[in-house]
Amino acid sequence: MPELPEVEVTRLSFASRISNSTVLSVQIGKPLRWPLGCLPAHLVGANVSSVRRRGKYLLLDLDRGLLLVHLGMSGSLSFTQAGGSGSAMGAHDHFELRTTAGTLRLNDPRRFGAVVFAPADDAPIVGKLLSHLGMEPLSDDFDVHAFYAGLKRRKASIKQVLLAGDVVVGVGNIYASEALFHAGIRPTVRANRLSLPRASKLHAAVKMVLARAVERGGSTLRDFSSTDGQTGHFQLEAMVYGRTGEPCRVCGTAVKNIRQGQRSTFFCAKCQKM
DNA sequence: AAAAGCCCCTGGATGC
DNA sequence: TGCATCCAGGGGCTTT
Repeated sequence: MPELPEVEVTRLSFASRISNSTVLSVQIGKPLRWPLGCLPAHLVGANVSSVRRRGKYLLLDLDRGLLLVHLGMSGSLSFTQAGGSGSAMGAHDHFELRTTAGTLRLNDPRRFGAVVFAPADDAPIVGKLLSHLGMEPLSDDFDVHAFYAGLKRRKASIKQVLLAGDVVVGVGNIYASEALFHAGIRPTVRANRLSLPRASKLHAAVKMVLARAVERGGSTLRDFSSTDGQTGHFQLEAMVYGRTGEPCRVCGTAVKNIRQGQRSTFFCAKCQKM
């Protein structure tokens, strides 16, 4: 599901609403990818000051620590303003944070997502989950020369290096194919074979595609929506993702679909020659 | 150190 | 209608 744009759209949809609230109660459903890391009751009374994002993680700043939320493949959050009646936890609701401002709830059928509490920003669990992450593509630290240097160190295919997240974060399966299309780069090229000009074109394409996707509210393939229920629309303007056999929007050649590391990759063999 | 494969889990689409 | 198979926005862990 959620790549950087969806996570960012989710963040924007509730960050200001939950800020400066106090946790009233916490409910847990079935186990997620990792255990919460504290008793649910430990979060009660905590003040939520802000919501940040690092890669595909949402970071809720609490006065007593940090709550990391990852949406995995099928997760989505909802936020219901305080004062409503409040519904019971559904079969796929696995975490709920009821605060003075409203209720944040994680729905995640596949349960690849996670909610993890860390007592401090430098807690071991934070390091374990975040320390290996690469540059933030929409921030100033996404330097083109650092990007090029990162690619130089890797012999794997450029598509898989983008997905791996240790050079640049947030680019998942949809946006990797899309960015490579916009840069005119074949997904199978080894990362270290890209010249500086081509790496630089990809650098720009990654930024452009992700920023555009945020503007469009992300991509809703099946069930993504932000915390206020809004679905995304970027999938409607995808150039190659999910378009196997359909004509390339630029040259008309049928879009190809190949497998790379057990994931689908889409590209136009004519627009992305090498 | 880096790459490749496996696995976690549920549900929708497709084919017989 | 039922059942088997494949596929899906991620990513950590184990094995090469």
